[in-house]
Amino acid sequence: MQNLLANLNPEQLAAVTLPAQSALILAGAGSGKTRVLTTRIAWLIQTGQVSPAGILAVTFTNKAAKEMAARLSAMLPINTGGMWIGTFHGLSNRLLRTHWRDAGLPQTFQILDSQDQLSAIKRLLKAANVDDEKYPARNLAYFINSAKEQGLRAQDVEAFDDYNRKMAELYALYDEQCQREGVVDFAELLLRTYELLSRNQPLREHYQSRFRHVLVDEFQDTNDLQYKWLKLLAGPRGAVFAVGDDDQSIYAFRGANVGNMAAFEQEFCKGNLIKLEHNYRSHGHILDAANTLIAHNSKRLGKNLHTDAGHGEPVRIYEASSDLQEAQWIIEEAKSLVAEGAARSDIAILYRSNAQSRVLEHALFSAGIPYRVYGGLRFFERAEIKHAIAYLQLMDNPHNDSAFLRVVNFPTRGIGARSLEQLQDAARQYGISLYAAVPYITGKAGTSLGSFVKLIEGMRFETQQLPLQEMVEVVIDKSGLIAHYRNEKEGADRIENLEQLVSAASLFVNEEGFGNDAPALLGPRARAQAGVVIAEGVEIVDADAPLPTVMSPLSAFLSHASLESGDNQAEAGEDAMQLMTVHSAKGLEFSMVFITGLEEGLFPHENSAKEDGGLEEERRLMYVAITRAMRRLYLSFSQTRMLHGQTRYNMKSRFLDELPEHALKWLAPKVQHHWFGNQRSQHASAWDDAPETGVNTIAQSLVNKGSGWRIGENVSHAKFGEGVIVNIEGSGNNARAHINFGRQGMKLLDLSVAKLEKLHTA
DNA sequence: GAGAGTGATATGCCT
DNA sequence: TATCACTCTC
Repeated sequence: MQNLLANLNPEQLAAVTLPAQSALILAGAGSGKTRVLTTRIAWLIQTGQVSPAGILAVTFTNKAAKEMAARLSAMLPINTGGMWIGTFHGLSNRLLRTHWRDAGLPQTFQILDSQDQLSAIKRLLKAANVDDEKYPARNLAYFINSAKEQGLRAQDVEAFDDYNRKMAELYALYDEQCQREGVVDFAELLLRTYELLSRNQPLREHYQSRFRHVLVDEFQDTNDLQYKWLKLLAGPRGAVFAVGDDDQSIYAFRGANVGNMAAFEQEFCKGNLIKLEHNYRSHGHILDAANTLIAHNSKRLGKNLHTDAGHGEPVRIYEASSDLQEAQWIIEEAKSLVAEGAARSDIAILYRSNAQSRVLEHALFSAGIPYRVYGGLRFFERAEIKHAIAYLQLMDNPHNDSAFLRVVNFPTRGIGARSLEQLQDAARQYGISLYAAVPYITGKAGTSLGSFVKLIEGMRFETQQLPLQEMVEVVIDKSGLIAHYRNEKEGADRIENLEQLVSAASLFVNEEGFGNDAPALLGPRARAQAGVVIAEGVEIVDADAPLPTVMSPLSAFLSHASLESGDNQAEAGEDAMQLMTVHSAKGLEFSMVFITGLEEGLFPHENSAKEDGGLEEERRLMYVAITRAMRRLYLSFSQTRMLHGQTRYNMKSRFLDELPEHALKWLAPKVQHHWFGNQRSQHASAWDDAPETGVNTIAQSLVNKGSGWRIGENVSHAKFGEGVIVNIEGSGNNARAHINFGRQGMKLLDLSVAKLEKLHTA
């Protein structure tokens, strides 16, 4: 116990040892949030207030869930394997697997990831003869998911116009299709669980009385449905311990509702709020920058980070002439950091959008500096893996039409569009799955479809008694996938991945405890062993049972494949610089951080202007970026940037103006301004040199037809504020300029009329 | 059924 | 600009 609570600061201690009631913990960046969360669980268990079975701990990512479990087992001599620590989706899956019958699902229901969902929707639109120009699959997917995330079924959606009525209609059709095929999408996992527990009183009361303590991580990222889900599982007596940071809410665009924090405080824990404001990560100047920046947001719960670490180094700001030059500068700077002894992996380069990584990667590659880019395709999203998984899905649940269509003719076996059309007609006519419709097809098409079915049945029969990894082995071979890729030019990597799938299966079996002797299908005896609880005369199989007793290893592995998309391909081992978007940097920390592209339109991103509260979200994003840095922070922006094949002239980000001057250091040498996008090599001049009158003179006489202005020039306008000249058309008295005024937008001004002033940056 | 050609489209991305 | 999904052609 002493051990557990040692070294906690007073606020952390207070949070960890709160009495059993709901509380909101406002945990700033780097304030020891995960530590508080895990220590709280350990403390509750160790003091005997609750048994491990009475804990429900919810996270957003598998990574966070794993880390929590790992830290907990390091603190207490308990097996966290059976504990309810997981993601919203993982825990929902666990409940639905146990109570599949009550939830109205087939026992072998399968999970669609977003890719699968989209293709299911495309298929639906085609089958329903819907104009996919008018109702694009993406929009429908968005419509369905946001409805589900608000807890709304198709019939609950309020449709004010024809468009929305149609969308709701398609939503209903989509749900029917999913039900028919025995598949659920991500949002459905939560909604089904929510509906199951709302409808089923004994079940609800069972879990509510069981989960005395519900702990939630990253609470600011919860959406409406997740909030309701938590409320339902905690019940009237459960204590909800919600940890979050409203200043780090950066996922509103995908449904997260920061408002949940305020709502939670109102509803659950009036006044029971603890702020963790001591930051153990960053030096003072970096924190000052973060605090001052975020103070510009209006809707905050209020929080100010402080540190004992001293001011440290100032935040360095660099102005580049072009994106290429920005990258070059970063490389030079990083090189000298490494020369001074920094590990490359301690250096992160952050950017707002993925498109920016290209220039950086190119420069790093040319310079021969090892780097690692986060994001991109992950293991279970790769086509060859998806194919192998589809075969396995068909063996587990043949009515999964998505899986059927994915592999019925891959590798090719002469089943073309015409055969499939016949098959789809038959399936529609009888209201059955494609797989089940195969016997209705005659002729040549019937023969080839028939042998596909035989292939699946054969594989199922052959692997019935085999452990999972051997099952996978048989499937990738018998399906013809390996042979197919062997004949392909770039098939070697894919074969390697397929082999890795076998290893993944074997790892999964070992980690999740699916022994080789686990029953492939459950008999009544296994169900009985799963732990039977009687509540109000109703028999309840508690989802306590370890997964091996409620699921076949194959079903479990397929869930795992959908819920955990796997790692990105990262070449481990080598000491490499870290490149990633600001979003994916959340939760990470680095000694040295470069935040690049701090320009109006990029960061804050121009699209955010259209969104309600978009600018504040961008600012929180910037706040997240800044607070990643421990010791040294660089901010850079560029006068020109190639984006989508066009040169853009951006103004420096307003966020730079929102930082405290005292914590900043503008880096010399300053670069000269270009004109007409010429890549005129910047030549160094001292930061406080005389203004660039020379440049203007040249520009005037040579290139801008005497208007006195040049492209790329920074100007100021009485009404529109600061801007940058993007283009000049006409000449002399007729000259007009397109000027990008950042937040005021693009204006076309008559140069002989508009009262513009020349402006020299910074 | 593979490859070329076309056109649209381009924040952020976990489950 | 470059990528991707999709259609067209042999």
